[in-house]
Amino acid sequence: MKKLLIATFNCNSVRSRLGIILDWLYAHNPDALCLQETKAQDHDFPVAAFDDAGYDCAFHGQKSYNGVAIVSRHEMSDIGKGFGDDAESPEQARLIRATICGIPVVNTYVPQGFEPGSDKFRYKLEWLARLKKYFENNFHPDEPLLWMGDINIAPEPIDVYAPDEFEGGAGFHPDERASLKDIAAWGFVDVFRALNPEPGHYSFWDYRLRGGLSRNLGWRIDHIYATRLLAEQCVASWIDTAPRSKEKPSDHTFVAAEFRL
DNA sequence: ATGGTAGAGCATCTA
Repeated sequence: MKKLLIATFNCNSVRSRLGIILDWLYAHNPDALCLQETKAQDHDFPVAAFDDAGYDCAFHGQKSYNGVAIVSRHEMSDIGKGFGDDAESPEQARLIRATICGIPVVNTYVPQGFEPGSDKFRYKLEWLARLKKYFENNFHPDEPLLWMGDINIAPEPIDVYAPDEFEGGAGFHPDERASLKDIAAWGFVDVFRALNPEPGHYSFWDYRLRGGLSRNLGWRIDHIYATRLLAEQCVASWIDTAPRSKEKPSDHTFVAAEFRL
């Protein structure tokens, strides 16, 4: 029986959040951590700091925006960046995959979508459709697979602090929820929700809301999905709100899951 | 009250 601890964190700049990330790695010693919104070009990724902490890095960055990375204390193989479906032009750095301890890990930063009716919202829905094809073309739901990251969709009313207020907006629009359900129906289990059915668990609090964190005005938009058989081996999943109390926190926090393989 | 803050990188875009 082998333990596997994995986590995801939208860091909103890997360089600005380096201290918080390294503190978390030392405190929890995860096997791998997926990062989103690294906001660093590849030549600016702080490889040495992660190396000192015992972690290898796989990263897919661009200037100013987006950017995803996986850091792992195990060897990573089959590293892939983007959908590889030659439809993405211009490329936005929102997807990276690597196989860790025999399990493929797909780390995504799903587009935020701005507002329904906008080009950004259409791009988000197209992106989700391409993601489903990506899973269909590259993986099988009967095999172990992890999909995690900033999904930018609240699946259920309990995943938004004010579902009536946000119904129909970006992040809680029926078309997005349908896309997410469609991808999950391919063979994924939302392991945090499976193990924590009660409301009030959030992973993102808007910077712009005064006292948003202390009043728990949040969204659960950072998820960890496992294919069904792997999900049965998930023994715990939790959201760590402690890093939100540190100086200059991200607007998201860490979501973790532990498996017994 | 349709606001507010944060990051990148250097005017403004994205979230």
